[in-house]
Amino acid sequence: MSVLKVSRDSYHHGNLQEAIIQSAIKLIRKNGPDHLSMREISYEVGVSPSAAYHYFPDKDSLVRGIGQHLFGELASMITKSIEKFPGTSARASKLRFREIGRAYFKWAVKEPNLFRLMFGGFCSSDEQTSYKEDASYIMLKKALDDLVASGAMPSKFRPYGEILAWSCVQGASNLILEGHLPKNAFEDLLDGLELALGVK
Amino acid sequence: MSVLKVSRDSYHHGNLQEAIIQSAIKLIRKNGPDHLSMREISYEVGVSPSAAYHYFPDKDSLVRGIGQHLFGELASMITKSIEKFPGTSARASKLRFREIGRAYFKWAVKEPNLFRLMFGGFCSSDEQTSYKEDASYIMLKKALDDLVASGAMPSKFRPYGEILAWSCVQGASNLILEGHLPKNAFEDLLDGLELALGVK
DNA sequence: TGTACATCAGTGAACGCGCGTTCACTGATGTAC
DNA sequence: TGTACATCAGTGAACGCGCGTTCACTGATGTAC
Repeated sequence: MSVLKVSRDSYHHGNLQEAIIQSAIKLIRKNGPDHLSMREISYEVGVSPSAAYHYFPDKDSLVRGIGQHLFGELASMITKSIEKFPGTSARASKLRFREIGRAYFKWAVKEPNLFRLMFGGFCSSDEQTSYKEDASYIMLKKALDDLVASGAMPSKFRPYGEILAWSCVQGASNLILEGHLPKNAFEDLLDGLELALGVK
Repeated sequence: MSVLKVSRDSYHHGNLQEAIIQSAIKLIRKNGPDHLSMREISYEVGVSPSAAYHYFPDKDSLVRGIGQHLFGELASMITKSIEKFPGTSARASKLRFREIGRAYFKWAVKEPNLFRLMFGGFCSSDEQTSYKEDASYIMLKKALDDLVASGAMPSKFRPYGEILAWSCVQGASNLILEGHLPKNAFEDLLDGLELALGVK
């Protein structure tokens, strides 16, 4: 029996793989994506330093796995945030569109270190998986389709919708997070984006 | 006399502070902003590991110094790139505006690791210095003023010019760099931005 | 012009540390008979 | 129902490493007289 942080009632952990991922996320949240260490994870979970290697061949693949996991979390957070505005009206479409941006930014502000992991070059994007299959991207696409369908946005802007919206929101989140722009700039950005895209 | 990488003809180096910064930049370029080490810098410069501490109190302040240095480099790169399009015509204004975005992106692609250092949370932005005093920001502002003055952009978009343009370009650069968007998406982004801002 | 001396730049050995990963192992589990 | 045994999960000691930083030091420099 270990005297470490998390005690176990059996020799076998039960769900060590998941526990490692959760602990890793917790530590990244606290210490930043650099400064993650296999040893600290093991200690947190209450397991020997070598135990993790039954589930992950090395540190890099663990980090990559966490990256994927976090993209899923971000997507489900966005999903939840737009459920508040159902319907096909122009007004609902517009609210959903704006809410996607807000949810993205909220995530960044709430979890700066996780955001840095996802977009800071720590987990190189899987070559196989295209961004087009990413759940968040699909939601953005749908929101833009809805804007046009409901008459809330002129269709001439539609082809540039994804790249413009995603880039803007990503860039502003990043710049604000790192202190290059003030926090209140984000709503300005959304105002500007909607004005420029003719969303009304 | 040292047998290290860079030999010296005198006990005193002459310009060690600058040499340390240059070497650090070289190493960040090669290994990424995490993985920078004081010892490797010293070795590269051909100096003992402790020598650097005559110029920088610790590693963090060196990194912060490099951050500032790089923002200067980016700004001067942008300056140089827009010198090719002088004049007050709408056409020249538009070309300058677009060129600023291109230069920014080119920098990101050419120096991914330096870009990551600057915008990845490694050097927290100086609280004292406002983004409004940043040379790149001032150039962007000027470019937007010129767009309006030359009639190339409707003035109603002017208030959102900086935040929209900077966020877009930053976000797209970041996303492309980390493999979340394809490289050719950048020109699409600029097309979309200009279309949305009514730049013609 | 020559010398003493203060100042400064760089040395090199050492500190204590935490890291990723390997490896032979042992304790627990479940299945076949 | 009971036992032998294969399988699997986690151990713990060890590997070799590079790191940031300190500190008493020494070599070079330049200035005052």
